[in-house]
Amino acid sequence: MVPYKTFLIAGPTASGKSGLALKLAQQFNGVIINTDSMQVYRDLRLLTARPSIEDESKAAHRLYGHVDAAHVYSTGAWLRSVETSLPLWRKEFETLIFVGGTGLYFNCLTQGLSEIPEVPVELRQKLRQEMANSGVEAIFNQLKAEDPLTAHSLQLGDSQRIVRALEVFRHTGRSLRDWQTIKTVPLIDLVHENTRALVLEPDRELLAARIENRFNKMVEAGALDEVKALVERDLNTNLPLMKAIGVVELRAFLAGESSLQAALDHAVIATRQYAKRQRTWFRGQMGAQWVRFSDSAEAFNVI
RNA sequence: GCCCAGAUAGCUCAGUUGGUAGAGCAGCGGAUUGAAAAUCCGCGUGUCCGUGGUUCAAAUCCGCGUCUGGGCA
Repeated sequence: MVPYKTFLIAGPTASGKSGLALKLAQQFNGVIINTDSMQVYRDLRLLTARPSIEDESKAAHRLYGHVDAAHVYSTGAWLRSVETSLPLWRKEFETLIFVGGTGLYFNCLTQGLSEIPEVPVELRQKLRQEMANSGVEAIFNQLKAEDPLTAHSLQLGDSQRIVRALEVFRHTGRSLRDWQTIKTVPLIDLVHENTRALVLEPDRELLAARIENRFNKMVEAGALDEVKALVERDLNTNLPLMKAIGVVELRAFLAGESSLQAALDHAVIATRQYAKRQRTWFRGQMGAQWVRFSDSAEAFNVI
């Protein structure tokens, strides 16, 4: 068995990625690099299914829980962190293991990202405030006038992409689509002989059962306390971590607005829907270099 | 045992004066370039409980039966 230099492990939530990553890390002297947009945050270890302290002690883990919930992290920030640390990791470890469920992060890792100048926070906030006040359509109309190219490719309801496009145009004077034609050089070469990319895709029903089971365990283990502590910080509800699955649902229960059973049911449904979106991404965005496995044990044996 | 109310999509329910049915949720498919666990776009998946009748035509009206609530005994 040849020790590969780089593993990429993608898969829907609750598919057993972290366990597989840990086994690989232990076997190949590897470092596990978080490729999940929610596990970067410090505050909700249980609810975001971050590796436990015990698991973290078994192998090196990077980019987990290093961001405070009050911050808005981003794809670009993640990619820059990887870029900065990569030489060091390569010196220190024999194997890199990227693992997570955020398809976009894998895409920019293996295909590059456009180097768009960072938009000042003031401008970002100003436009978002404006959208909150006067509605998406008003913002969309401005985008149509200033950057018709990008506006043409967006739907009226897609508020998030609409403000993003407008802020980029306002800040740089160039169309977002224009920027996106140029990409950085990918940090990881998928076709390299020492790279192994795989997607875990368990049977749908099986995954649904695992999701339900895992969420119940999260709550038994103290997810309610995590959410309570987070809610008490009284942060802006638009922050990314405040939108993590389970926060809204458990918060409703804590506030006496729903029963525990209803909160659990809704959170499990939301998780299932998320897993579906992930499957769609992996199906449509990840090409032939990605090998698919229905379970982690099978994947480990083949590797 | 009698009386009343129900029975329509996976679930909760709409359904006009009779013209073979539609909402929400769930589900399914898709998009995805600095908030991506986000943000969007698309798609009804049906022995209308069964059976007999009235009618050109029944989810709808009538009879009988079955089941489920509720009430009275």
